[in-house]
Amino acid sequence: MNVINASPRRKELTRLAAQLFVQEGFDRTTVRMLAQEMGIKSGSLFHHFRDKQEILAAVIEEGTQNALNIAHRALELAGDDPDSRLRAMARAHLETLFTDRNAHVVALFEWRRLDPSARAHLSHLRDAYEALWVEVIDEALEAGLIHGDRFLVSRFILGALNWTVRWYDPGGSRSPDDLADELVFMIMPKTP
Amino acid sequence: MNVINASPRRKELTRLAAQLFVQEGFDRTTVRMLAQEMGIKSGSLFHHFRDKQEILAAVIEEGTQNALNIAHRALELAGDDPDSRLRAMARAHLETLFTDRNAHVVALFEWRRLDPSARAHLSHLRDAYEALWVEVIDEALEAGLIHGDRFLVSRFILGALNWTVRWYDPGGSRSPDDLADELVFMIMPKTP
DNA sequence: GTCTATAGGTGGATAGAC
DNA sequence: GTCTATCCACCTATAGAC
Repeated sequence: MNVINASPRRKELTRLAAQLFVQEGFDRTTVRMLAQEMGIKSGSLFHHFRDKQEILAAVIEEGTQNALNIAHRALELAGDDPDSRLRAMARAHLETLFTDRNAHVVALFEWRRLDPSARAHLSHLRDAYEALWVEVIDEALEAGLIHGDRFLVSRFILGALNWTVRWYDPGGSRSPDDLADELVFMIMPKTP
Repeated sequence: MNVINASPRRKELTRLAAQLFVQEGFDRTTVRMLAQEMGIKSGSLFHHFRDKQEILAAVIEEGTQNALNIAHRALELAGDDPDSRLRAMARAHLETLFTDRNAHVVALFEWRRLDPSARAHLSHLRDAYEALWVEVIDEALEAGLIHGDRFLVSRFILGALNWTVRWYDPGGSRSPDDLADELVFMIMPKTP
C-alpha cells in the first residue's frame, strides 16, 4: 500500500529530493534548493507535497520499500545455503546504498528527522526489512556459521554496513560487492 | 595543543552544547537553545565563541581528545595480549559514547557539519585516534585472532560500534561493556 | 561576563493569477 | 501544474550599556 507516493511526477521529484538530502542533509536542504533541482519554483513544490516533512517521508518510504524489494529478490536467487543468503543480504544492502538510488541512505541517516506520525506510519516497513535480516542471521546461527546473540549480531552487521556511507568511495578500486564479501569474511573466516 | 578550548567557563559551556547537539543535531540546535541551556541570553554566547561553528569545533575537539585519552589509558591497563587490547579498545570506544560525555558522539555524527578550515585543524586528531585502532587491529591480525584487510576491518568494527548510538538503550539490561564483548566475540568466537 | 535591543537575512509556507 | 509575490516566524550575529 503506497499511500504516500502516488503520481509518477511525484516519484520523480522524490528521487531528486533523495539526492539532495544525501548531499546536504535534510535540515540543510531548503525548499528553494529542492525546487531549483527540480526545475520549478519553490511555491510549486507545495502542489506535490503538503510540506517539507512529507517530502522526507516520501523519500524514506521509497528507500525502505526499495531495499525490501531488492533484498527479497536477492534471497530468491541465493537459494537455501545460509552462507550465500547472508552474503546476498550484505551485497543487496550495499547495492541499495551505493549503486541504487540514494533514498535508502536517507532512510537510514535521516530517520530521526521524521515527525512522530510519519515515523509511526513507516516503522512497520523498516521493521519488515530488519526482520528479513534477523531471519537470515538466524539461519547462519543455526548452521553454526556465526556466533552470538541474534539481535546484537544483526545490529552490528547493519551498523558496519551503514557506516560505509561515511567512508567508502564508490569510485575507488573496490566494488560494493567486494566490501560485502570482506565483511562476511570477517565474521565467518572459515567456511568448512 | 588545545587552541580551541581555553577557559574553564568555555569548557563547561562546551559540555552543555555537546548534550544538545546529540539530542537535536547540530543544525536544529539554535543559539537560543544553547544559551537557555547555559542559563544566559543568546547574545552573551558570542563572548565565548566567535560563532556557532566554533562551538561545534570545540565540542568535536573535546570529544576526540577525550576518546584518545581514554583509549590510551585503557591500552596501558590492557597489557600486551592482542585479544585483551582489542577488547579494551572496543570497551573504551563505547565508554566515550555512553557513559562519558556526549562530545565523542558529536565528533562522529556531526563531523560533516564542520567547515573546511575546522576540519583541517581537527583531522589529525581524528586520524590519531583511528591510527590507534589500526595498530591494535594489526596486532590481532598478526596473532591470527581475526582475519581480513586491516583497513576494512577497522572501518567495519568502528562502524558497528558507532551505529550503536542509533539503537542501544543505556538504561536497558546490557552494559556497554557487554556490548563490546559481544562484538569482539562475533569476530573472534574462539577465545582459548 | 551578561544584558537588551535589533539588524539583516533566510527559512517554510500561502494566495491567487495564468 | 507552475508562476509571482509575499507573509512572518525564526535564525545568526552585532552594538553598546551595565
